[in-house]
Amino acid sequence: MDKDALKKIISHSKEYGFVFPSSEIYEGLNAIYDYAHNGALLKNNIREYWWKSMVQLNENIVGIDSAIFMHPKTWIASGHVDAFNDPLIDNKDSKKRYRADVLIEDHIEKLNTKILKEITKAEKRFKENFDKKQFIETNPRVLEINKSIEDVKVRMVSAFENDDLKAVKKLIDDLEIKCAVSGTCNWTEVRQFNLMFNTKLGASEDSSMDLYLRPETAQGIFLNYLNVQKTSRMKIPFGIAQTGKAFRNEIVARQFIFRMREFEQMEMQYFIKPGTQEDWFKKWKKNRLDWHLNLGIDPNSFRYHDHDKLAHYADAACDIEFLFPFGFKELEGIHSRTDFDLKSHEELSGKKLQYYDPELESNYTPYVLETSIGLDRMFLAIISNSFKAESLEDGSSRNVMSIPRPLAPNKLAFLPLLKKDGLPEYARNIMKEFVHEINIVYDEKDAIGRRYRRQDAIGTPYCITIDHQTLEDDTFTIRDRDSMEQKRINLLQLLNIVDSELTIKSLLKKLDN
RNA sequence: GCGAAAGUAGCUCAGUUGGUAGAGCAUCACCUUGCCAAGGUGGAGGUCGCGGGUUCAAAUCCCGUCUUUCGCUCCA
Repeated sequence: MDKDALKKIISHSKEYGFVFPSSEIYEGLNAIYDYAHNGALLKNNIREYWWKSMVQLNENIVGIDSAIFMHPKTWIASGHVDAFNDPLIDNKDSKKRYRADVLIEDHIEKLNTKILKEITKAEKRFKENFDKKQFIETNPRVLEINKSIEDVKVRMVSAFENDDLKAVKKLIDDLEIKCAVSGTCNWTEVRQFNLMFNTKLGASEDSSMDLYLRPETAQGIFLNYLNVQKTSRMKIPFGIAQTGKAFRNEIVARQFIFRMREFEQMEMQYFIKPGTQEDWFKKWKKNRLDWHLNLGIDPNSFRYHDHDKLAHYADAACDIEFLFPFGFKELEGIHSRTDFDLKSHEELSGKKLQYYDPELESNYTPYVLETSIGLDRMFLAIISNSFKAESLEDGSSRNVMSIPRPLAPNKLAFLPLLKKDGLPEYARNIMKEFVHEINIVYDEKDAIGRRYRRQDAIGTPYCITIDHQTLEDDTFTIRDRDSMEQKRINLLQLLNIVDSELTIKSLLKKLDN
């Protein structure tokens, strides 16, 4: 694949109003992007396709829209607080990363070993006459080492209590702690890696509560699962679907919108009977890939990647990977999460989150099967797959976005051949037939060929050209984005094309078959 | 985070040994043409990513910083 492919996609995205760098007039923000008009339309269409596939096509999947702010205990139960709160330091030569506190503790451990050696040596020398306590209290070398251990401990505790990472670094420098791999003291600064963004609930300092912006939407589903189950009268197996923003303070956030600090997830948690997770895992793996393939994208652009190393909450995990311009990368995850989350929340909250199974006539904590897809990643997958710079036979070239038709930002462009003789008025008039159902555009500026190219660049599937013959027989030409072929049709035929090819509904119907 | 490269108009870029900026496309107005971009005339748009330094003078040299891409690493 073209090495500059991603660059081309980025500049095309900006030029044609799909994605802008955020806060550009203030030099931008690292790994934050805004969606412009065409981008927002495409993103909404992807979300709608996902949402309707889940909650409209499945009687036993219901939707929720939970808040971004959640009780801080949520993230203790989920494991996020423990897992992502370490002070880290890198050795520039070996490029190995260490936890700063562990480095210092290892150093203390080394000093303790030194003392032990002194003691062992002395023990051998003095044999029965050896008074260990007295030796420790009087031997100058041991006293010196002990004193430096105390110093290190005091400095370490004070540094960490005051969140003074510079002091931690200075301590590592002063102790001349070396990297076990490179053997050098060439360290970076110590950095606190907290995956979650902090904020405060409440305006006044003393009464405010520390909160996190949610790092995943899944927990909003777990916390609500029993309420949803009861109010929707759901029986296991059933699912809860949700789309929404999540926030992660990524260390390395890169590759355009692939890894952002603020991103949107589309997650569905499927609550099942313990022991059935393997079957459901297989079923959802297939379901989700079918959903992608239904868009007509080359199946070779997708592959499964089964995880060998599993996260703390999972007993099976698989990614659906997509061939991005920078290689196969995770697009969607399917995880068998067991009862880890619900059990954790039960323990921490003291509330029962069990389900009474009328068939078994007993209670149990359900197992959970999760499908989780990044909306922004899906967006990137679509545009990078759709963008083509074509060289035509006549020597000219065109940039075309062959976006799957029902997802295209605009479905039809209405182009009067001339901006006179009543052609614009005719175009405006038939546009009324479509404006309530789909996004359409109107363009009367410049030569007709140039207008076609403009629509190609933003992925409009069809251009409708109104000419003089239209005024006589109410037919117009329809020009196909991908083949560039034209034919004459009437309004009824056009309405039919819209209905069968250009709506999310048409996609969903294909999914049924 | 480390290393490399880059940042000049909306996009792609030029700018020679330092002398306060250009092109093509896009955009706007008017004219012309009328079914696959790049016809004519005119206009608008940039304190050259930001900050500092050297100099009589900095887009150009130096330092710092931010942002982006690529490779490695990390995370999942």
